[in-house]
Amino acid sequence: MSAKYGNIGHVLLIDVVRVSEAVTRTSARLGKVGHLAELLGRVGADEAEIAISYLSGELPQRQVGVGWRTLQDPPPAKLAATATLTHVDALLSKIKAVSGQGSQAARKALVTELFAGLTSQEQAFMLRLLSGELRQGALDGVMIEAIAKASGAPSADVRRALTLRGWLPAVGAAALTGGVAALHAFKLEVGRAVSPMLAGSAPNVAAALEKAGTPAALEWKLDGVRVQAHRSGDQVRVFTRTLDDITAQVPELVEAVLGLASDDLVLDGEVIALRPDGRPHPFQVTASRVTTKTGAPRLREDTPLSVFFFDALRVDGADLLDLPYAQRQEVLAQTVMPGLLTPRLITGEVPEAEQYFIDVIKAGHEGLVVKSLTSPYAAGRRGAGWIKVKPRHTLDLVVLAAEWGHGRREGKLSNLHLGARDPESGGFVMLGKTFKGLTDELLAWQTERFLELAEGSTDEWTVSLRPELVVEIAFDGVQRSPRYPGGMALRFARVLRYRPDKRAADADTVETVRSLML
DNA sequence: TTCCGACAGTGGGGTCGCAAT
DNA sequence: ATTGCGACCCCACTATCGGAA
Repeated sequence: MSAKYGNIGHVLLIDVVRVSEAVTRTSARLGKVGHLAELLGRVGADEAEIAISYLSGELPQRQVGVGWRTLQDPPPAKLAATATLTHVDALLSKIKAVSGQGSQAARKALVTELFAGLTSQEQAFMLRLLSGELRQGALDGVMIEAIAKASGAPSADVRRALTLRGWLPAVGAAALTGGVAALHAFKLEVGRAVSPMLAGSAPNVAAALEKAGTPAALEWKLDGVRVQAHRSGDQVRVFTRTLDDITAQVPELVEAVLGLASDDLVLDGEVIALRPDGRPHPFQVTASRVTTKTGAPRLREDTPLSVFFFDALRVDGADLLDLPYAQRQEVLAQTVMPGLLTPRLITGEVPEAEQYFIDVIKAGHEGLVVKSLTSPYAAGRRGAGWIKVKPRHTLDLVVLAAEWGHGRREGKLSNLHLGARDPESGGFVMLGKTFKGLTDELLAWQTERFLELAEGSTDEWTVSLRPELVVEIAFDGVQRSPRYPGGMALRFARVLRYRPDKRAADADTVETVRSLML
């Protein structure tokens, strides 16, 4: 199919841009799939990866070191759209190479060169693509269907290949040239990251058990960083959830894996910094350890990382992804010493499960992941076999300001600035922002109400309000903040409901918030 | 015909590395 | 030394579509 035209570089960027615009205009998913599949049916082999990549909102280069700031004031646009897909891709590779060597001036010059060769229509597309905000209503999920349609392969086969390969453009290009047979050729490869299985969520343990089916496994949810560890012989590589390589930052994990008897492994788990008493450090401490590259020795002494595995995808050359959870666990338990296993309990009894939840929270951890004993390791799809449960805190806070929204929230005041009451000063202390939990109806209501309370603008996007409106906020915890004046910020704040029955004087105080930060 | 699973969008706080100031 | 940008850790929630029931 790809060799239909037998030439190279015949697809123009403008072709891709036009399809993207058609996808944006079409609300029906099947319609979007149709537009995408039509283009995929006429791209050359060398262009398939680029087209699939762009039309699912990412770059083949992953990141090129160019963001919104570098993209301000682009050069004048061309009138004729002549840029080919392969030309644009080559320029982006050059930009990435230069970014790796320093010199922002050289990078800026190349970005200018790229944009000077584009029409304003193409510039607008590239701007959104490079800033990661394509917003055409199609990402991997829709693209999988489009690849299936264009190649004639079942979408389940495309999805399966994506799980094993971890990168959709490569999978799509293979499907377009080699069809189903090419998709079946993708195998789990030690040293190359697999798309990790993700968890859905439930409000409580009972609901999670109902979703997962009973009995189910209740695993501790540790507040660390997800890791996928590969070992082939004495070579170990470690990947994050987004498949970035962090091998160099986690020597403890590398040593732990090298200490295992099997030398052909792919394991799934979590790294976390624990205190000497075994309780977890705040998430920031683990995150800092995992992203710090230099000065590792001292850091390692001060804040060692622990690893806890919870799944085995491959052991001793055997691929385990299709086995039910219970069988993968058996293999894992035989492969890894007990100290490296994520603590868990198997039960179908709600009261026992609820007590276990209370215990894990008491131990300082984040919650539980409830897992079906029968589900295979299915990447990408959230909510199938794994369900996370976390406790929820709430506070009544005062809305101090609001920011104008973007996209479908344009023209609506969307993002709330939240404050706790400070009895000492008689004022309010900002604890963070949230835009989550708002229905369209609530969004419309609050925009109207906020404009009544407006008392000026601090900047172009922000409207400051008379501090009168009380809103009930749910959040996961209070963390130390270098940004906000009170030194505290809410983690994962979201709106539950407005409290018209309460006045600002009834809102929760900074002291209450501080008592939650332990 | 109704229900519900999967997806995309809309942004949140914190941290590091790096280049420029 | 500090600042700003880019990238990436962690992420919750609602609206919508379309297949399942």
